[in-house]
Amino acid sequence: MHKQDFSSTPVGWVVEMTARNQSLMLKFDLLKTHNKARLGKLHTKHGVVNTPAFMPVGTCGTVKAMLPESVAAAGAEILLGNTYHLMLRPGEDLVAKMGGLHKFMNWDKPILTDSGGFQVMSLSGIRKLTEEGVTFKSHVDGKKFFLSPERSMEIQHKLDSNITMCLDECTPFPATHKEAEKSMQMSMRWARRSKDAFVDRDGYGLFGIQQGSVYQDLRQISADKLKEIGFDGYALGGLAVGEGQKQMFEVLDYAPDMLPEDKPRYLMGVGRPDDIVGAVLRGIDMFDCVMPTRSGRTAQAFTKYGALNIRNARHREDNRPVEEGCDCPLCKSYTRAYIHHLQKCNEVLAIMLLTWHNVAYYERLMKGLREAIAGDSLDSFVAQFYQDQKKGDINEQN
RNA sequence: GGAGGGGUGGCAGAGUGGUCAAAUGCAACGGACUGUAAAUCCGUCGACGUUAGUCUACGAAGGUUCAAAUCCUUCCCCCUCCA
Repeated sequence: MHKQDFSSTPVGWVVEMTARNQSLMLKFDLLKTHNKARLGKLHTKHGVVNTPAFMPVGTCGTVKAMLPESVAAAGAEILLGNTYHLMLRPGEDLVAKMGGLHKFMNWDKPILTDSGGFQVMSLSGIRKLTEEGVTFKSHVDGKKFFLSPERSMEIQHKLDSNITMCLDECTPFPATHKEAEKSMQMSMRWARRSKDAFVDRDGYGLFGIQQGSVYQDLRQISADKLKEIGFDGYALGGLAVGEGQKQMFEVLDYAPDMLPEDKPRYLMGVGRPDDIVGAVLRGIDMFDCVMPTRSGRTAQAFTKYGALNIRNARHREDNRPVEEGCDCPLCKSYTRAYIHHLQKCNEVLAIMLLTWHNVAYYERLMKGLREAIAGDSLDSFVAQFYQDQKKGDINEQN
């Protein structure tokens, strides 16, 4: 039902690596590789996602401060929703009643939902963890909510999520080898239960999540277990939780290689632009992060020449756009001086425009990476990226 | 003309003898943000000095006191009510 059109890709000699003799329902075409970097296409019921892909985060059924139309216009082909938050409000049954999350929020492209696994870590103060699952004391009204792998699958199914994530425990950092192993092993048991409870549908899929903190042997055990169960895609979890880029890259130097080559690899929660570039070079296909949207609300603008704190006094009389050549509404029509002014006045428009710009920046970066892989120019693209990012300070001096 | 209230750091506003270079909020300046409890959080915010510390400061000028933003005297200015 999702016919591949290889003739439209920039490369005519596409390598088709997708295993066809399987029952899984989410199709991934690995089109090309350059060293470890990969170019691909992920086919879902709601459309195609070109990888490497960045997914804006829309936790509560909205990418904060953006219309779904704008998210699409900024170049996003898929976005995130969140099981925990939508379970609390408005509840998965209501979303289902309203026709599913796509219809409810007016986004007809693919949606990936996180399972609540991140909240197991981020809301550790208001939850209780057992082998059976996790009980949250709602941060909204204190009501108790129980989330098990089975419940998480049920909720994500009712939300009509294209990509369901296994319920896991995002292992906090730092963790001792013993702690990381215990946590990872439970996540693997939960992965088994998630798979058993997941309902297969055409154009929908389930991703497993590798854990193991920064320990190579644990990452291997986790990967082996996930492969044994079998998933439509494989995520790397428990990274970008405080270990720093150097240590994260050390893990990424080996962890993606432990996962099946013909399935998408998703690095959860990452990251800054340079994190993403480094991870693509290490074989990651999918990313999500609150960075562009949250930063849009906290006055940080990402640009080719590095990040700008738009609140800084030096922008007060700067009549240049935030980023020369960017075609987002902020850069097309407004100056740094104006967005600085809006930000200083706490105007919502500052948040809207900066968020849009940041999402557009991220999506442009991903497009650049995809085109560079397709056009055999990834090395020079990446070299230029780092050179431009470093140039930031000089660019700011005029 | 009569009665009363008040002048504190960029602003608002605590403080009424030593623990005050002066609470708190705002503004200003800078930083952080990674599967979103975030339009959030953190730091700095009289001057000089890295620190110890020194100096200048609560309308102005005098005074009382070991010690004054705080008490007294005079002056200047603002506000409210009554005529």
